[in-house]
Amino acid sequence: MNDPTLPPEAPADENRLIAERRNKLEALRAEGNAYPNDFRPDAFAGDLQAEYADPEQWNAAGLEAVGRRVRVAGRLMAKRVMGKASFVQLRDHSGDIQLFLQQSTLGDVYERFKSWDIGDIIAAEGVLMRTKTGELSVKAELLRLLTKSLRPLPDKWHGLADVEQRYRQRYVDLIVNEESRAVFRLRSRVISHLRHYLDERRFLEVETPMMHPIPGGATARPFVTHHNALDMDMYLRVAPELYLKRLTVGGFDRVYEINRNFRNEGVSTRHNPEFTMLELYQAYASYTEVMDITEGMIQSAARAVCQKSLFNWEGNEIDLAQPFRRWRLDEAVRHHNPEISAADLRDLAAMQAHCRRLGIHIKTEYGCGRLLLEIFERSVEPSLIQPTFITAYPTEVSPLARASDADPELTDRFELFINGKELANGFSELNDPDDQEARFRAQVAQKDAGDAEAMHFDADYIRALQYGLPPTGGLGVGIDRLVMLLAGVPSIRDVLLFPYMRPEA
RNA sequence: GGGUCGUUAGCUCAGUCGGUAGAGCAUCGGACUUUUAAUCCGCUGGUCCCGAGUUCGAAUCUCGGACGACCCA
Repeated sequence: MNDPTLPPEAPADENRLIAERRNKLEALRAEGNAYPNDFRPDAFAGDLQAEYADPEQWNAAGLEAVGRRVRVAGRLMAKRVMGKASFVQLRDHSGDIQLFLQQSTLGDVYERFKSWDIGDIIAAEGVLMRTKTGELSVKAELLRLLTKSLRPLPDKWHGLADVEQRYRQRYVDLIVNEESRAVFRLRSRVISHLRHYLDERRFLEVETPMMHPIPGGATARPFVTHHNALDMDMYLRVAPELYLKRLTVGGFDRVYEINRNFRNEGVSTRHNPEFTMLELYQAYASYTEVMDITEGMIQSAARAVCQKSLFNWEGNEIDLAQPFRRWRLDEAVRHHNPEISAADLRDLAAMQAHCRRLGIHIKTEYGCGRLLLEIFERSVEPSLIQPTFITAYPTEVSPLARASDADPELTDRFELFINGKELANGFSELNDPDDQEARFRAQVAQKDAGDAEAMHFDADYIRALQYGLPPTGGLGVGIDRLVMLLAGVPSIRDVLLFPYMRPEA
């Protein structure tokens, strides 16, 4: 049987440009090893640019005096042949540096270089110099082609602008678009900083299963997969929550995990089927302290990674330095909907009427809590531009959160909103096994009534709670959205190296 | 799921009223030993996203489809 992913015998996109490069590659193969792996650089472009940045100290004479000899390797990004001398822009992971090539120094190699193409991976060894126009350069005495590039790169001036190609062929986007490289370096530093922040506070990083026999930890529709040897369906996790709390039962009082969750839902500028979540659990803490951790962690990441506290996101100026506002859900809803009275909040018929008036599609099984949340999402959420913790979520929509001591209809829970987007969710964990069992049963009833997002009953999780989960506060932070904020980009696809895309036609 | 817009050379983009498919960069050939979007001269390069229809004739008009972007649910 033919594998449909195999390319056709003669690739359809073999145009003249590629054919020319193939001919050059065949010539290289005929001469010997066309793909050598014996060159070792001892310097990086960006480091050299930083070290020799001072044009006064490191003028032409200063550089000549020290005679710094370097070995560099990278991608040939620009080629300016002036006859018997040439300038080449070399790019490695740290930045760019220019090579100065002379026929008088390189001889035959110089002639061969003239046939090399932009995009080729090359190496050079030579002494640092400064050109007449002040550009730091490597005066090459050795020059090698390490990897032939068969495909032409996009326009050097415009780069790759087509968003579809930037997402599908991220490797090309990264080669030519510095802004794109910058976003993913930022992402890496943010995640690294979050780890550092939590490690310093004695949190233990753990890894829990991503394939679950029973999906749990969030109200979301899971992906289903199948284990052949065991002949059983498994679910890609929608959240690590229940496993992390099992670890807290086991005595790991402060744990966190940063990894992928999978939710079988729509795709949008804010949603990708797989996304990165930070979840943490701290024993002997409540949701108020978790809010403090959330605020401190985000502010710390902004300061440490971006060295600023004001962020422009989709035209809004977000101030992360100010204390994050804390606002009860019912108060926020009534502030934006003054016609809803305090008494209405517990009056099903009144809440249903308010929803209908607002054009919200509701189901008959929704209680007052769910209806309140629907009104919030419609009328309040988009207006929460500056960082705001919304608190006191209804128990009906919070099946894993501890009920409030003052009101069992509400939970000790919060969500963080910035620029109208949910960035974090946290609560005092429900550690009463009997209450949790009742909540699971209510979820199963919803599932049986047709709610694909409702939770399953997890008997082992109940058993774990029966051993005793210490009073605990928990948190989930959407890392992709946090990076969107810190990078100031409008789409989650801009912070995912390989966002979900439909297969190419 | 609905609406709007987009898809033309490797890349970035023009293409008028339906009448032989265009530019810049890249490529290819030539000149050039301090350029940096190098410059100058010359030559190439097309499944106009796919399919059907209307027409003497379609990149262009109509219908269907694919993929993408944005907005809405």
